[in-house]
Amino acid sequence: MAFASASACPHCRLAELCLPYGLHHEAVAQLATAVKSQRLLQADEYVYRQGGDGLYWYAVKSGSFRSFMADSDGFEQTVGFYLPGEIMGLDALQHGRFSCSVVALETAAVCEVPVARLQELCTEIPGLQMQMMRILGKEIASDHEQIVLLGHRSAKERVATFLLMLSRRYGALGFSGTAFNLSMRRQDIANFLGLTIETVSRQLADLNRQGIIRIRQRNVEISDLALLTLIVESCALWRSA
Amino acid sequence: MAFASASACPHCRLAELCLPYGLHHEAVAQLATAVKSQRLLQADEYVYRQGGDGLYWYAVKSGSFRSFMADSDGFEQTVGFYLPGEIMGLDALQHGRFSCSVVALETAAVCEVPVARLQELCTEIPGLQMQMMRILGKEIASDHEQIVLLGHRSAKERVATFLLMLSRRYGALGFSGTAFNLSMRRQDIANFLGLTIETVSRQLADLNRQGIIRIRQRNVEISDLALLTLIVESCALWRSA
DNA sequence: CGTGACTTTGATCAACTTCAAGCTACGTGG
DNA sequence: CCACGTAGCTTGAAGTTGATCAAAGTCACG
Repeated sequence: MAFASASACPHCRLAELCLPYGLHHEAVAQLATAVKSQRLLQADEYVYRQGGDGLYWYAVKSGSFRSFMADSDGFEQTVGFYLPGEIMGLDALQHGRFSCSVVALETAAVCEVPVARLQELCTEIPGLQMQMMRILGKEIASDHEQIVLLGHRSAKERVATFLLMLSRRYGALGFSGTAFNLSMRRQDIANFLGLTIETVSRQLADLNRQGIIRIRQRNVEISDLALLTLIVESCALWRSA
Repeated sequence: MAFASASACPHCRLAELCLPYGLHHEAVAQLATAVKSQRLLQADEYVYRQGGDGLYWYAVKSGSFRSFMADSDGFEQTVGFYLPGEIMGLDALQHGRFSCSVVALETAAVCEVPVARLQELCTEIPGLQMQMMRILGKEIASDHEQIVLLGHRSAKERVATFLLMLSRRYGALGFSGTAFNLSMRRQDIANFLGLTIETVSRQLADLNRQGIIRIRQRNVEISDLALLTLIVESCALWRSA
């Protein structure tokens, strides 16, 4: 009966995209009892820090986030962005300490779920274990995509892929897949894609000039989704003309 | 009593590095019953193929492997290498289909474990679930490292990091961390590091010339581990002179 | 000894970075 | 309300790194 607020899992509009996906009604209610609390965050506020105890998973309730690793010389690499319904904190599973830091890109909210409690619940809720594995599998799959992107793609392909990735994810959330606002700075995008801000800016300007997208500051509109997809798939044809 | 061969988990010299790590003696015996079979592979033989049913996890018993993804235009990206004690097949957890292919780099052997059976055993073997999560966490952590590598590092740093990574992993297996044979071709290394074979070859030649390593074909000897580590940590100082 | 796969080395070239300057949006205080 | 300051973004020119192209060298194996 605890946490029977309108925002708890059974009534959460993100349930089908989040941890409860595929679980029975009662199971979802049971899962909801594990959610310790919700937490509101301002832009630039940390959800957790690299090296901290990985005791919780964090489900994105609203807003968006950036995860990044700092290496020995203090240089940061953005590892991923998180949108509502996605789970953060999986990177602590190996040793119990977060290997990334995560900050909010805008005003946002997360649901904190103790990992230990989730693991206990696995024995009680059929399908939960499967679901946790699926979430981990999704993280692995998206990391692999990122590796392919960074390994072999030109600047133009990287930027196009980035826009398509956001388009797909916003679409899955029920938002427009062709018009949205970027919650991250150019610096974050560049860093994520292994490029410099200047290169990102130029590639976006090119796509704009070609009429494939319309971009003004952080506002993006994809005018020709098919063409954008083509850029990703057939590299050589689209060298900046 | 099934599979009570000398190579089954309780007697396997890799147990402490593999799935059984941290489990009680009886638990290991129980786990061993889940191992469907061992499979021997020749060089270039596939363990599994991208798109195939992800019904098994594969523990590397001996030899080494390369996993790679082919994208829409048929281009391959090497995602990782696997050494004894490591688990392959985790990339199928999301949708039940492998997102990578894995081939043996040399004569090798794997233990096949049905994922479904593993999940059942989680309720019976305390700690197994935790261990599976830890293995997934390790995969995520290593993918993140790879993302950092591909995102920001110069050719020299990438090659140095690659050598150090192998050194660490061979060391953990009880082999020499300073002298080993590369089981992969230059092409595989280059592809993994997001470089060309020529660049890899030149960087290795440079390191050789500087006396930091001694390399002849696939035989590597790391003469100055500290210096190699320094290259990775303080990039700018070591531009090829 | 010869063939083919793999690797090394050299010369040239292009993509992306770096450096530098100007622009836009936005918030704050006079 | 506007001027000013700052953070973020764009654009241009020059510089480097690593890619590409080309050729020769090495090794394994029949």
